[in-house]
Formats: sequence, C-alpha cells, structure tokens
Amino acid sequence: MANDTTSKGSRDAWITAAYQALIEQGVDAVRIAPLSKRLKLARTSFYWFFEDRETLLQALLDQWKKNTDALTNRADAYAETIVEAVLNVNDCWLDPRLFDAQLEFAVRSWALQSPEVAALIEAADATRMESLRQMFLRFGYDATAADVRSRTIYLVQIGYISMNTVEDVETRMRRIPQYVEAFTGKIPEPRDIDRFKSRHGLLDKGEPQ
Amino acid sequence: MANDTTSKGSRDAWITAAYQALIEQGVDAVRIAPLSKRLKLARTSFYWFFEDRETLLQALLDQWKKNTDALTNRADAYAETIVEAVLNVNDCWLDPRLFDAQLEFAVRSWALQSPEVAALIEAADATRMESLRQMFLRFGYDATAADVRSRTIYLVQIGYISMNTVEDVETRMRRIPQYVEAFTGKIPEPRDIDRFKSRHGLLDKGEPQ
DNA sequence: AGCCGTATGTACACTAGTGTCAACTGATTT
DNA sequence: AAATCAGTTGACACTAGTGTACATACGGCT
Repeated sequence: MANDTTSKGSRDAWITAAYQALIEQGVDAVRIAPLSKRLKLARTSFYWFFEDRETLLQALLDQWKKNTDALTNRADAYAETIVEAVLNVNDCWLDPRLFDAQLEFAVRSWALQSPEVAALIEAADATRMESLRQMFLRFGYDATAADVRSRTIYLVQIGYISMNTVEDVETRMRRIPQYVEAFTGKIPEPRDIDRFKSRHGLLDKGEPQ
Repeated sequence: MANDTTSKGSRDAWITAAYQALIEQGVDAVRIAPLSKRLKLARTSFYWFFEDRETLLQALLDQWKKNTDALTNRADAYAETIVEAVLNVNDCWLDPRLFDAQLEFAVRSWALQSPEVAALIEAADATRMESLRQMFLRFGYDATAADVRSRTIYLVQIGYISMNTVEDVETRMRRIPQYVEAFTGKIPEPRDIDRFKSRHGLLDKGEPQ
C-alpha cells in the first residue's frame, strides 16, 4: 500500500479529480469510469489506490470536515466586541482556504441520498452553531438572543452557499456592515470594517480612510 | 393521448412516486425502473404516459414553481406595518401547502448536475428577493437596507431549508419574535404575534393572551 | 360479435457503470 | 543479470438502467 506518508503516485490525482466532479456535478458524478477518462488512465488503475468507490467518497468527506474546524476556530478567536467577533467569523465567507463553500453545498446535496452523510452534517451544524452561540453568550446576550442570533448568522451563510451566488467582492463588502448590524443589533465602527477589509487585502493604506 | 382534461389513469401515480423519490433521495433516484417496482407496474407502462424520463422530470419542476408564486404572493399581501408584512411572509415557512421546503431543497440539489435547473433557480431567487425588497421599500427602508434585509430574510429561510431541521412548532414559534426583530430592526407587538399564531391554529382563544 | 382506444406486459438491443484477475512494463535493488 | 516492486492494463463477468417493437388484455360502442 502507498497510503503511508507521501503517496508519490496519483492517489491524490484521483482525489482531486473526484473533488472537481463532486463540486461541479454532485456525488453521482463521482464515478470511477468517467474519472479515469479525465485522468487518461485505465479505469482499473483506480483499484490499486482505493479499495472501492466508497473509500474515495470517504476521502472527500474528510476534506469537508475542515470547514467545521475553520468555522469554530474563527468563532473562538479573540475579539473585544461582538462586532469584531462577528467579523472574525466572516473571514470564513471571504477566504475560500478557510471555508470551502462549493464543497459545503455539494456535501449538503449529497446528504439527500445518504443517511450517513446526513448524520455527519447534522452533527457539524450542531457543533458550528454551538460555537456561535457561545460567542454571543460571551458578549452578554441572553440565552434566547444568543440562540436566535447564532442561528441567523449561520443560516444566512448556509442560505448564501445554497444560492451559489456569484458576486464581486466589492458588492459583498458593501453589504457587510448591514449584515453585522442585523446579526448583532449593533452598528459597527468604521475601524472595525477597516480592520476587516485590511485583513482581506481590500484597503490600500494601513491608515483609516 | 390522455393528457387532455382528466387523465383518469395513473399518470399522476407516476408523478407522485417520482415526487417522493425526488424529495427523499434526490433526482438520481427518479428512475423509471425503481418507480415501476414501487408502483407494481411494468416498467414500460411508463412510456404510455410520458415520452421519456425528461418529461417526468419536467412535471416535477412545474410543481416546484408554485413555491415562487406562494412566496411573492405573501410578500405582496396587505400589511399595516413591516412587522406584519414579515409575519405574512413567514406563513410560507409554517404552512407546507404554501411552500414545499423539501421539494425546494431537492430541486436546489438537482441544480448541481443540471445547468437548466440552475438557471431556473437563479431566476426564481431573483424574483423572490425582488418581492421582498419591494416590501421593505414600501415600509420606508432605504435602498441599501431593503437590499440587505430582503436578502437576510430570504437567506435565513434557504439556509433553514438546507439544514432540513426537524423542530416542533412550539420551538419554532418561540424564535419567531426574535427573528422578526433581527429582520426588521423593530420589536413586534404581542398582538402581531397573536394574530400570526391564531392564523396557524396555535392560539386557543380568539382573545389576546 | 367485432372494433377501438386505453393500458399493460414480454422480449430485445442498447449504454454505463462496478469489481476481479492475471498479465505486463519499467525502474530499482540485490 | 535476475528479482522485486509500483503502477498500469485489457479481458471478463456482473448489475442497473434506458428506450423500442410488438403482442395482448379489457371495457365500452355500434
């Protein structure tokens, strides 16, 4: 087996091809025969690296799990105010390396035909929302408010992902203060927004505008 | 052909079986052979009622389009305040006859593997959000606020649908005032909530509590 | 009784995928 | 030079689905 440390061969090639198929066309497009064509390999080569199709799908799920880590990580990050905390979380929606929205959507669609995947998602949703709820509680929101606000912030994002919208970063950035206000009930200071923008390389100077 | 007025036979039977398969397992489960087993009919009977699988899928899409009608209809309904208007829209999320959330989710997942369906959804999203945006504009919100708030209310719902959460009506109802507050920035009056509850058969007396 | 439209079933030819096996290749080790 | 190992391959046997052609059943008309 070549699954020890650095699989030099094309195990990763199969996985990335599978990943592409998954995010572009859904699980049912993750089929060995078509992937082999894309990779210009004999279909049966696959079975040298993977036991069967299931194993390949499992590798994709492992990759998806990183989304949860990134989100809880941002929710737990240091912040002085709830506004700053919400903006920390927003890092995920602007940096695809933190949170892979396309993969997220593909996996959620996958859940429809696989109870196992549905269970994974249910658990991930719970973990993620709990992190967000704790965040609101830390900043003095009462139980009900923390509950509903954490849901809102999470649901908006899941909805956003499901819509698969293509927006330029400016449009998106312009809406952020308003979203933050809706999520927290507080109006963000310009410096909060500036810090956020600068972090995402969207503010030319290091000084406030 | 039997597609004139009342197809007395089992055309509808095929469609409802297809609908079930779609919402339970996704488009790829809408296959003629398995459906025929479920219906205890010869597979080829199908071809008497439908030209091919595509035609059947089209029938499912037609059914989905009703969701958009229901939503725009509720958004356009009479209301004295923005709070009442938002609660009108919320009718959709509580009454499955108005808005079929499971179908909505299945169709959104379907879009991943069909550019045609993706285009339909994009158009539907635009129509629906435009109705909501107009609603906020009618109640004096400025352009940016109407834009972001209509998005928020819609995205939360799409997110909610994607999560496929099973909650009892009480839990859901308890959160509603908070959601309304987050969506509108205004705190709903008890009578607003009472009117809403009563409409959904969740308030025992006709008098306020 | 015979006919006609509706509705179903059987048989066929086809495509697209799965997984196993034993044989091959080309580089590296011994 | 031979053996070994990593990776690749084609042939095979299988399953699940599609759509077409044709034969049949059945109820209501004339």
